[in-house]
Amino acid sequence: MPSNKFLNLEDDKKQEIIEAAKLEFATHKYEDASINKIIKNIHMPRGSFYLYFENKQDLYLYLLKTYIREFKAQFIEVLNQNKQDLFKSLIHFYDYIVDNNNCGGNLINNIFINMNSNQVDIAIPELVDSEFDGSIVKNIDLTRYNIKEEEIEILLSIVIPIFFHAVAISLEHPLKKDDIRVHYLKQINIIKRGLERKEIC
Amino acid sequence: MPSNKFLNLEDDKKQEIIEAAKLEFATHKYEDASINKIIKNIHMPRGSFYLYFENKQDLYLYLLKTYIREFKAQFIEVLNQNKQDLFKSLIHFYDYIVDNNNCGGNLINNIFINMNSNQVDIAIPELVDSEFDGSIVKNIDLTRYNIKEEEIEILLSIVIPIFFHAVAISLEHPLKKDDIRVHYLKQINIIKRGLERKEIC
DNA sequence: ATTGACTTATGACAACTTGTCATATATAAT
DNA sequence: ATTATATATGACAAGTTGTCATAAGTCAAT
Repeated sequence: MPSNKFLNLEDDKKQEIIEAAKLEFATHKYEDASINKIIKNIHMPRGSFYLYFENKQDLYLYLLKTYIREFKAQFIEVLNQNKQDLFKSLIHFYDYIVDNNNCGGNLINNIFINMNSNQVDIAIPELVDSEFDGSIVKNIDLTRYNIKEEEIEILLSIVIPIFFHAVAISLEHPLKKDDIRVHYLKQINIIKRGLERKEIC
Repeated sequence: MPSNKFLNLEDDKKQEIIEAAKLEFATHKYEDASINKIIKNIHMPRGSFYLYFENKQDLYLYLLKTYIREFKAQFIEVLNQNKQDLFKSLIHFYDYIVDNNNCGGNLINNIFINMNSNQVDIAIPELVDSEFDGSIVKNIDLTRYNIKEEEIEILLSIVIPIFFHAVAISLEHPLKKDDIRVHYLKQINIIKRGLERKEIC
C-alpha cells in the first residue's frame, strides 16, 4: 500500500507519478518495467519513491486497484444496458474491451497478461465484494438463471478470470482474435448450460 | 526453447542444471529468481547458460513444461482411479496435490502462483492437446455428462485454471486451506450443474 | 525570533542483476 | 597436420534495486 506520505501529496504531484507509472507499465511487461525509468522521467528523487511506495509491486497493485475500480463501473453500465443479464453482458463487455484496445502497448493489455493468482485474488474481491461505487452483484438479475444469491460470488469467481484471460490473449495475439472470441463464447455457454444429464420428460 | 547444445548435453550435466534451476525457482518467486545464483551454485560459466537458454523465461518455461507432463500423468492416474469421472477426479486430485505439498518453498507452489495468462496458454495445450504419455481427453468418460467430444477441450480450459488457482492460493495461504477448499468445491459444482432454468416435468 | 523536535526530501552508494563478445578450447573432416 | 567448425569461458558494460547519512523543511513552545 502506498504510504500516507504519497496519499497526502498535492494532487498534481500524485497525478504526475501515476501517469509516469502507467506509461511505464503500459509499455513494458511487469518484469521489465523499471522504477528507475519512472523516476527519471519525472525527475523524482530515488529516495522519494521509496518514501511513497514499498517497491515496484506496491506501486503496481495500487494502479491495478485503481484500474479495476474503473473497470467495475464500466461493467455495471453494460449490465444495465443488457437488462442485468450477466451472460449477455459478459459477451458485450468482452467485445467492447477488445474492440477499444486493439492498439499495442496499453495498460489494460499488460495488466491482464501479467495477472497471476495473487493478483486475481486482489482483483476479484475489489470487483465483487466492495460496494464502493456500486455493486456488480446488485446489478445482476438473479431471476433469469437458476442461481441463489449466495452463489453469485462463486459464479463471478469463475467467469471473471475467464473473461480476463480471453481479453489478455486476444490483445496479445490480435491475429487470433476471432478464434479466441469463439472459444470464449463456448466457455461462457458451457457454464451457462451446465453438464449434468437432464431427465427426459 | 533450450538449444540443442543443452539438449545434447550429457544427462548428468543436464540434470545438475535442472536441479539447480528447480531449487532456485522453488525458493524464490519468478521475479526474484536469479540466473546468477543458479550458475554460481553449480559453477557453470555465465556464457554457457546463454549458450543453452535464451534467458530466465526460457529456462522457466522448460521446467514448467516438464512439470506439466508429470502432472498430466498423475491426473490420468487419478481419472482411472475414479472410473474416468472428470468432476470426481478434479476433487480427488486437488486433495492429493494440496495434502502432499503443504510444506513451504516448493516448486509446484511457485509454479501455480506465478502462472499468468501466457503461461496458462502454454500449460493448457501441453495438458490437453498433447497425446505424449497419454491423453487426458481419452481418459474421461464422456457418457457420464451431457458433453460432446468436441466440447471437452473447452471444458478443460475452464476447470484447469480454476484447479490451478485453488491449489496456488491454498499452498500460499495454508491457514485458509479449508475455506479455499469449500470455495473450490462450490465452483466445480456450479460448472457441473449449470445455470439455465430447467423446465419442471 | 530562536530553539529544538519532528517530519519529509535527497542522491550517492553498495550490492546486486543481466546479456554480450572477444578469446580460448575442443571436435571433426580433409 | 591443418583447417574449419562448434562449443566453452569469464571479464565487462550497462543496467537494476533498496538504503542511509545528510539536508531541508514544518511548527509548537519558549
